[in-house]
Amino acid sequence: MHDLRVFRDQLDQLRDAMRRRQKLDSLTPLIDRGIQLDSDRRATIQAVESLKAARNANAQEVARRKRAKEDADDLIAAGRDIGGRVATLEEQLAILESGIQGVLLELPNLVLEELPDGGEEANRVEKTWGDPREAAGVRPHWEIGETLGMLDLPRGAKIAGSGFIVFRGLGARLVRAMMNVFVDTHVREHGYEEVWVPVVVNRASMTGTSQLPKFAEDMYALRDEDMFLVPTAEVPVTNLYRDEIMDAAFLPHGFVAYTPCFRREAGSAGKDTRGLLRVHEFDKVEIVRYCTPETSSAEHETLTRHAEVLLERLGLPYRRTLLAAGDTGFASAKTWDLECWAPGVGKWLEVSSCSTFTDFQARRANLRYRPAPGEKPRFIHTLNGSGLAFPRVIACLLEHYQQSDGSVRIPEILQPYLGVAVLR
RNA sequence: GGACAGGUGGCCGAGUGGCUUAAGGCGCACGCCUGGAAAGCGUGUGGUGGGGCAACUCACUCGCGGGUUCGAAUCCCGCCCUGUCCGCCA
Repeated sequence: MHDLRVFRDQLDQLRDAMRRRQKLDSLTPLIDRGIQLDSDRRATIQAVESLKAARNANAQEVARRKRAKEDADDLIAAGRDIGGRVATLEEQLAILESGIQGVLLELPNLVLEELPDGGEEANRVEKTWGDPREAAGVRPHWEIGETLGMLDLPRGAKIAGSGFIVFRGLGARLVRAMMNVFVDTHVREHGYEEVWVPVVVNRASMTGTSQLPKFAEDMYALRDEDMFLVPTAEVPVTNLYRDEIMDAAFLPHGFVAYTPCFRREAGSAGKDTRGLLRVHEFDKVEIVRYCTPETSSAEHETLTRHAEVLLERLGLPYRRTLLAAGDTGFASAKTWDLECWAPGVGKWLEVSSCSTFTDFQARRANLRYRPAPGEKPRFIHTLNGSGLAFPRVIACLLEHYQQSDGSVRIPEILQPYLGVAVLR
């Protein structure tokens, strides 16, 4: 969310960012509405507050006269009149304020200077690690997984629906191994605090990280309560300190959480439906960082490296892609996607998305810190990234490490947790 | 799910319609005192929004949202959360 003052002080920046997001045309009416509402709001506040000041003075005088046993009927009548006018203006003000909230909640974040202009086609691969295996002769992961008895997609579809996975035997154990390896690495080597959080959250949390109000159709909602299944641990974890003021010494602070993630994928029917490529429920380890505005750029690189290290330990070839302005998510100011090579399907699969949100989420979730005792609170910056998302990593593991006899080697880092070196 | 008791500033805690612009204490900051410290004394100490270059000033803020009233921390209604007991339950 932007500061309300964006409509007075940062209009050029706002319009330029929306242009780079390729949304200026569709958002111009919204921006114009914001400008008008802001100016109406301030005029109304001035009117209502001067009336309130008069009302307060009047009430004080009534009190004084009553104590002095004097008559105050004329003042009480005057107060009644002021009160009526206040009520009318306050109604108008409430309408203006909720209008402004509506506008602010629907405007995406500014984007950073260095993003390429353009849409998805302008995304820029910044580096590639490892040697992508030739696609020829490699079977897709769903065949490998089924043959090895690790994956049971038909039964997943039966008990929940298409896009829900059943892992079996060493497949199930592999999921558990990844939870441990990923979380342990972030805790022991990267200094994150491990947290275990609810995966059902309230509306305020979903609004704090920007899933609501704009993307309601992407998530699962409970029927009897105003609560939602999280699409990512970003939601509960970023909201941990919602409406709090942190000490400066607390920053920077990293959190790591494993959670299942639930996504309706309403807009992606028919895309990437095979195997583990796009599913409604999946497991993910998420890393979230809180920091000061001064350090967020460096923190973004740090966080992204924390995700990359896991891919390197797993020995999976990957590339880092800087998303163009037009492909960058609603709340993000800058995003690097990490994509892993899956030779069986012949595609680079997004296994992590590492973003800096600048103060956008912090303002929505009211996450602040006090730079020094006695100073005014400031909004923090928030960042997050997958570290990592399981199903696509499993797909890449199965395809990349597939051997000619149909068995699959297991990277050394997973072996102690999994108990075997080869799946056969 | 039911019954009862609660929710006041960084913390404790008073306050049942107007001498409360939230008493008092603790903590914290600064000053006085001191050779230095402690104690003591004094002053200050939240957040949001509006106006103003600023000093400053106005409004709002006693869990949240409505209502009654000239005036609400205080009265009424709804909700949320916490505690205790009961019921149910992995």
